Amino acid sequence: MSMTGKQAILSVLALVPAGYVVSYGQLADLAGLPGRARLAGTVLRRADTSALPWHRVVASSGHISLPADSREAREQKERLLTEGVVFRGNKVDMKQHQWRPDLGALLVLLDQ
DNA sequence: ATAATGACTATTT
DNA sequence: CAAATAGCCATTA
Repeated sequence: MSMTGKQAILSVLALVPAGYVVSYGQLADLAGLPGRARLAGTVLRRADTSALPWHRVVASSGHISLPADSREAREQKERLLTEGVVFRGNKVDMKQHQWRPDLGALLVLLDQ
């Protein structure tokens, strides 16, 4: 029985460390679903992410993709700031904080 | 089966 | 740098 895209995405999300972020497209890529950024967004919107670091996912530009000025968007920024993530204006400094996992190690972690 | 929708993105204005 | 544009593709209607 094979893993669903949703499961793969949530599995990778669980591994994103504090102080780092991933983009939706990157999350899909790492989950073995290239070109499916929108699926990553859909999964995050629908799934129960209460036990996961959902706030570590932002647009590739560094922008927070939740509705501007929504309660969720504010909470995301607050959580990131608490973890030491630096913003330049309203965007995460991706240069500094985008997660770049060792792909080999990631494969081992997921293949179980 | 078809069409609209969206926590997307790279490119072009 | 902001805004529009054109691809994108699973999910929903």
